[in-house]
Amino acid sequence: MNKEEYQTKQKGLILDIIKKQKSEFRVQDIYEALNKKVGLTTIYRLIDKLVKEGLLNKTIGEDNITYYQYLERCEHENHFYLKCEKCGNIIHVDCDCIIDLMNHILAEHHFVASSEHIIISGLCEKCRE
Amino acid sequence: MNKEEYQTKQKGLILDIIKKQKSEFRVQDIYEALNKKVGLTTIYRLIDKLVKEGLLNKTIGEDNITYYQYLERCEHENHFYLKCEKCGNIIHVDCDCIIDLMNHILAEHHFVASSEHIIISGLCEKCRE
DNA sequence: TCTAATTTGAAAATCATTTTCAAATTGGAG
DNA sequence: CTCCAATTTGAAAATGATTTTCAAATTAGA
Repeated sequence: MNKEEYQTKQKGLILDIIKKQKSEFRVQDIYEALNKKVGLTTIYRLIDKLVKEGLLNKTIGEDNITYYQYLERCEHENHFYLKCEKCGNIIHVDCDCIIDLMNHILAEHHFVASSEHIIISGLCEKCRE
Repeated sequence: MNKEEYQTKQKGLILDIIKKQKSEFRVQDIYEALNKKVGLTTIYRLIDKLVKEGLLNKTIGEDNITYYQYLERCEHENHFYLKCEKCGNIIHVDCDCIIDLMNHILAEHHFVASSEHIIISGLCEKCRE
């Protein structure tokens, strides 16, 4: 009985909430979504574990806040996003253009672009006005 | 005499050290490279400014430490970079492919991609082996 | 039911980053 | 060169996110 992993109510609750997030989220978002019924320490612990396992992507925003994003919930092959610098919204783009670019990068620049995490910043249509 | 920028000894010293860094560096690295002759506050201030200007890339490592990397400016308009997830090196790509993509994104997805800050992660040729 | 290993979470500690503010510096005007 | 207002610096204090601690609660197998 060593190095086992125990299934707990808290782990289930946190994971459920994480999977419900529409886009990037903060630790605080999960804490509040759970009505503070689960301790912050526990949330940090599970999130760190999920990041290490590759289920969560961790980034630091331009606002200096740490954001996480659940990776396996997307059924698309490519994960190409446009992130508006003004409203913060993240638009998922399902288009061959990014595959073409990845192929070009591989052929011409000898670089394997990770399809998991291509985010281009800019201004969305609404915020451009 | 409003909103001027004053040239100071400290700004020059910090920028010189930053340009000398071979790859990713921490705030602490700059502080120590300067023999603590410039206050940490001042280093934080300039680095934040450089990040906002797009001259530095800011990332959070797997060790949860914040790393920065100097992005060489070229005379071209586009600043397209490939960042190796393994060795952390950032490669500047001077190629029309990114302009083509930006035009496509504007025409088809109605999004103005910021030319200042396009970084795609992946694996460089060396680390691919 | 019993028990050992694991997990939880409140509180305290840590530590990177930011804020504060008085003193020093900068650079243009006279 | 001197003066002066705006800007910058940096030590110290504050902030705030994340980690550590550890006793109590929970889990899961025997």
